[in-house]
Amino acid sequence: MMQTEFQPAILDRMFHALADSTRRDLVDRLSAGPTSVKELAAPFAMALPSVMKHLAVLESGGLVQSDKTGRVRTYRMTPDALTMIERWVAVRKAAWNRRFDQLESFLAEEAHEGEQA
Amino acid sequence: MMQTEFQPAILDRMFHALADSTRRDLVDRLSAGPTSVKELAAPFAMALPSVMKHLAVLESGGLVQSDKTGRVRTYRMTPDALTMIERWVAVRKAAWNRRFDQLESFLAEEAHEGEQA
DNA sequence: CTTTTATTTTACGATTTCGGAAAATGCAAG
DNA sequence: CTTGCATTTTCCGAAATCGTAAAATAAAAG
Repeated sequence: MMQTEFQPAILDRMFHALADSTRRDLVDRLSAGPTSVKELAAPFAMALPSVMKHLAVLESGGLVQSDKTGRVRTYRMTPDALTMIERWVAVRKAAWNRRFDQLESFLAEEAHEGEQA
Repeated sequence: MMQTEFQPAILDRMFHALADSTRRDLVDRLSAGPTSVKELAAPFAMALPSVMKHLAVLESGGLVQSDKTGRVRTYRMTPDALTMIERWVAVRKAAWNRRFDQLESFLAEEAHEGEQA
């Protein structure tokens, strides 16, 4: 039980977090090292509170983390956050290739039967 | 110019397509081979038109393709669709590791200066 | 203690998403 | 040519997104 639609929320939020170029840009920025909210917001045309919302989305997707010291909050990448997506993709590509292998052996068998007929 | 926010629409739609467990389930189903709309919809609790919308989202994200023969439309995976995401992730993980290497050599240099001081 | 500065909260629209019901198309059979 | 089946279209409503402005906090500095 609970295989689907229980933990999926995590992958949902993770993929959703990456489905926006502003947020992907933030990830790029953070891949270079921890950064404060103000610094993160500076390059963007949008208002700072808007950037904060994007950061919140990234954080709820587990892609980034943050901590506050004094009045400045610093964001950083979550170490192996992207590994979960990497694996999800790998499993599907494997399934795809498996299907290809099956097709291959099926055709091989067809050819074999053709010889005998 | 146009580095960001031009082609991004593709990644936006691709990630967005995967940010839903129903759609990820559809991808799993299609990874096993081409399937008609009716067959794809059967396992789900939701109405068929709703599943069709999900398929449309997957298709607009380039993850699946379809063609119609007679009155039945068959969906199939787009061959290397997931490769784009795989690469996006790989680049970010590489950036992350690069940062780590830099930190490493920085600390090494610090230690070296410490010896001379 | 008053003034910055950095972040956060609140309240709002415009738009998109997600799911559904019901009617409409279009091809296939009988 | 009437019926049945697969898909598609249209219209709806609830909820979530995305971005904004303006006010509220809260720590730092003068």
